[in-house]
Amino acid sequence: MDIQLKRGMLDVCVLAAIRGEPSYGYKIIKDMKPYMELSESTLYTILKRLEQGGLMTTESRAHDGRLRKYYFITEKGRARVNSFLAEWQEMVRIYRFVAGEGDA
Amino acid sequence: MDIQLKRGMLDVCVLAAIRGEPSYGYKIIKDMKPYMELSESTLYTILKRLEQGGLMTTESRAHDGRLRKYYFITEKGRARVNSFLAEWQEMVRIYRFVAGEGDA
DNA sequence: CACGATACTTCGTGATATGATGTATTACAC
DNA sequence: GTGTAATACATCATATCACGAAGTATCGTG
Repeated sequence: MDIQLKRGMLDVCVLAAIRGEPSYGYKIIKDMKPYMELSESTLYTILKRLEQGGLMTTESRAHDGRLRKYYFITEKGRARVNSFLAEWQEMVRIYRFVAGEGDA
Repeated sequence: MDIQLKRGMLDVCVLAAIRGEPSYGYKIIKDMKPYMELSESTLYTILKRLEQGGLMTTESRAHDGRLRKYYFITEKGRARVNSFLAEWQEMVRIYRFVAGEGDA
């Protein structure tokens, strides 16, 4: 899918992936795969950005001798998802314009 | 509205604005205003990109002693709009994931 | 004649997605 | 027991792109 189109969805998609229960990088990629493909470098860049912005917190836990970095969504993160859902209505209006359906 | 969210719509929105009849920069901004705000620098950057990509052609016409640069959509431009409309279905699927509506 | 609207252009900047590359462990097949 | 794929995370360089700022020039109106 078109990169530009993806951009606005990436952050909220990652937030949605950890909304139910905390998750970690590798799993997030697999969970999102049916909806959107993204590379590891992309994901970890996003995770860092969201953490720095206070939309997530992290906690490293041992698992099979390896460290897994778990990401937890914050209230700010949930608010971000909600404002996306609100903005989606605007997106639909724009879509209708492009589709030639006018305002209706 | 969120800049990242806008990104994927900008190009096709401009194409949609000249789809019916050829138009020029200043008018495109005014026509798009109800749907999406964009500055002159942004628009002209987009117009140049779309022209260089063969999605539009241009023709300068005199109007009241001033030159107006009219933009015409090409077949490639129309194809770009159509592929956006197809990709929108994917966007809706992602939206539903974020909205917590699952696959349905 | 001053000022706002019309009309287009260029430059610099900051944000960002991604490929390439690297490190380290576990699980499994041969 | 060795190679190979899967798991798991991190960093860097690069290219794309929206946008503010600033500039140029004409027209209409008070």
